[in-house]
Formats: sequence, C-alpha cells, structure tokens
Amino acid sequence: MMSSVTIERKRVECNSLPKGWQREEIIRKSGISAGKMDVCYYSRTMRSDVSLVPPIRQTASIFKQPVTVIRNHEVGKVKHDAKHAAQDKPKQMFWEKRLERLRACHSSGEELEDIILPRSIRSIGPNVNEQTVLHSLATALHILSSPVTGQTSSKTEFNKNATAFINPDQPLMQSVLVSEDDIRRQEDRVNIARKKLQDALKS
Amino acid sequence: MMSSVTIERKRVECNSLPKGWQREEIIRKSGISAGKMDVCYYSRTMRSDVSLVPPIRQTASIFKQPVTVIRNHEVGKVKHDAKHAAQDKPKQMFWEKRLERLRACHSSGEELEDIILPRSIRSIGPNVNEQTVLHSLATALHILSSPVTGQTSSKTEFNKNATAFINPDQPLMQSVLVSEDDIRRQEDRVNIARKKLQDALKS
DNA sequence: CGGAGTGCCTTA
DNA sequence: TAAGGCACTCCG
Repeated sequence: MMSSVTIERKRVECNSLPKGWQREEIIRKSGISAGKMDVCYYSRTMRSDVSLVPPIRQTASIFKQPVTVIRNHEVGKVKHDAKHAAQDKPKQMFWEKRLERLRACHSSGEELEDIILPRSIRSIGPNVNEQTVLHSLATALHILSSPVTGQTSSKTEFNKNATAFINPDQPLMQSVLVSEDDIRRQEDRVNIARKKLQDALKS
Repeated sequence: MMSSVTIERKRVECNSLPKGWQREEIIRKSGISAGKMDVCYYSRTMRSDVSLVPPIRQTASIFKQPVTVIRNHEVGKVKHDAKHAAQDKPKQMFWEKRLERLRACHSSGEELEDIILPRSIRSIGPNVNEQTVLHSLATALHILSSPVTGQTSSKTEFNKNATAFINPDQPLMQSVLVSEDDIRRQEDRVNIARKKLQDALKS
C-alpha cells in the first residue's frame, strides 16, 4: 500500500519577486478553514552593523558634565573582527541615513571638505546624496567579505519600490563595472605618484 | 501638574456569571501587544477536606502483608478542628463521588442498610444518587460553620453547566427550607422518644 | 508577552 | 464565493 504525506509548510525562492525574496505556503490543518493556505513573503535579512552604532551625546548622573558615549560592541563581549561578527540581529533599512549628520574633522576640530566621488559611482534610492553613498560604500568595504558591486536592480525598479528591490548587503550605489581601461588608468596614476615620491626623496 | 496612574490589574465580582465568580483584567504594559488585555476568571475555591481522605489498601515493602493506610491529616502537622482548618488547598469538584463505594458496617462486618432520606432532601447534579447526597450532606454538617442550605442555582442551570453554577461550600442537594411545621413535627418526635425512654427506664 | 494558528469580516 | 487581511485565542 502506498502512503502519502501532505506537505504542510514549504518555503521556496520566489521568481515573481526580486532576487532574494522567498515565498512560504502554510496549509491550515484544522478548524473550519482547514485546507486553506496562508502565504508569507520573506526578504533577505540585513547584516548587523556591530561597529557602526553612532556615538551618542548624553548626560548621566554619574558624570559632572554631558559626555559622548561610544559603544563599539556589546558590553561584556569580546570584540571580534567585524567581518566575522554574528549576523543574527537585523539592521534597519537605509540605516546609512542615520550617519548623514556626521562629518569627519581634523584634530583641531576643523571639518574636512566633502569628498568628491568618481563619476562612475552614482547614488540610488530616495534622497540618497553623495555623502550618504560614501558612508554606505565605506561601510560595505569595511564589513563585506564578498565583492562590493552595488545594487543590481534598475533605477526604475528601485525608485518604484525600494523596500522590495533593495539588496541590503550592497551599498546604495548603482552597479559599478570596472573595465580594463579603468584598471590601466589607475595603474598609470599609481606609477605617476611613485615617480613623484622618488623625485621628492632625491632632492 | 496632575499625575495619573493607569490601573494595570483589577479583580471584581462578575455579574454576567453565577454568583461567586470573579473576573480579573490585566493590561499588558510593554511589547508589541502593549495595551491589550488578558482576562482571568476565578471560581470560589473549595474548602479542603482535611479529614476526608479515604483510606487506601496498599502494599509496601516494609510490611509483611498488604495494609490499609489511613491519613487523617498532613504528616508532621498538628491536627486541628476541621472547621478551623487552613483552607488553602482546593478540593476536587464532585469529590463526594469518590466516597460512593464506601459503606458503613457493623463490627461483625455486616453492611448497614441504605439510609432513606426525607423527601424534602433531593439530589442535584449529574448521577448524584441518594447515598452520594448523604455523604455530601454529612460532610457539610461536619465541616461547615455556616448554615447548610444546599445549592441555590436552579436544577436547569445546574444541569446545563454544573462546573460554573455549583456552590462548592454547599452539599449536592437542592435548596431546603425548614418550615415552622417541620420544627413542630420534629419537636413532637423528640417528645415521643423521650416518653418512650422514660417508660423503658421505669420498667 | 510573543508567536502560531485559526476565525471571520470585507471586498470584488 | 473565494481570497485577502486583520483580530483573536491559546499556549509556552
């Protein structure tokens, strides 16, 4: 005699949604709605940003003056390499925007000028400006152990529904392709810089 | 400035349920379900039946033969008057039915005849027979310090949902009213008995 | 108090 | 009438 097992839950990659989304179907087992199906959609979970909690200016009764509290990692835990940190806590979407007010400065307190990004790096997403992309990109280079390539969705898709089309592992920049020409030009720049350094050391 | 205190727990007599039932409302204070309410219903707790644990016939390795173990009270505790016993342990509903198999007997071992109850005492509850009422009533007279009046719910209510409508302090009999006539008749019976006793003593 | 699982109202 | 969505119960 053959016996069959009714599958009650199945979770599969969903082709009618952007890459990374999964569709789960759950069959109701009992009650008057038995046999009906509930559907859940799951997006990719974001990596946790262990070392990216911004400093907070706060006043505590134990201090004589307001102080700036800096937490780099959980209290009481050994600090590990960020690239190998546990990735269980999800990260907020567009968390980069929390960093928008922060500016690098000299030890004298004088703020640095805005950094100009190469034209090949273009922002993507609602109100994502050049400095936000920079924060996003710098963080990705710091945290990711895989290649940093930017968002793969088209700008149209992304603007239509960023929440669905975002790839949370990648920075908020459009997909970047590095050509053979790019590599050659960069090599030229490095060679020129080395030459200048040699000349400076001679004199 | 005024300060208000949100009531988080309140426990009140519940009018939409039979007498004696209480309804407790507990407001959730935090989390995603903050503000939602959990409700508990409490029935009257039953008095504990300190001296009514039936004897058990059992075999233990320390005895040469099976023995009948009799526990009248908790081991290691002083035995108090049952009417003043601590009432913290709840009693099982319809516990009287556990006594149904027990019969009084003469010292010779011969069982006594069933006792016939007066017609004014009528049983109430599922499968509660005349002997069960007797056990129940005798226990109430033994334990209760307040008047023994029987169940106050109607027979219809009681049969519909005994668990909710039972008054656990009272025996499983319908409400009994003692009339002036009843008292007079009982006085007559006592007088006749006394007369017979006097006559017997004379001869 | 959260989450799984189901009831049931709304909508087209 | 069915599907979707929300509310609610129950249990750990």
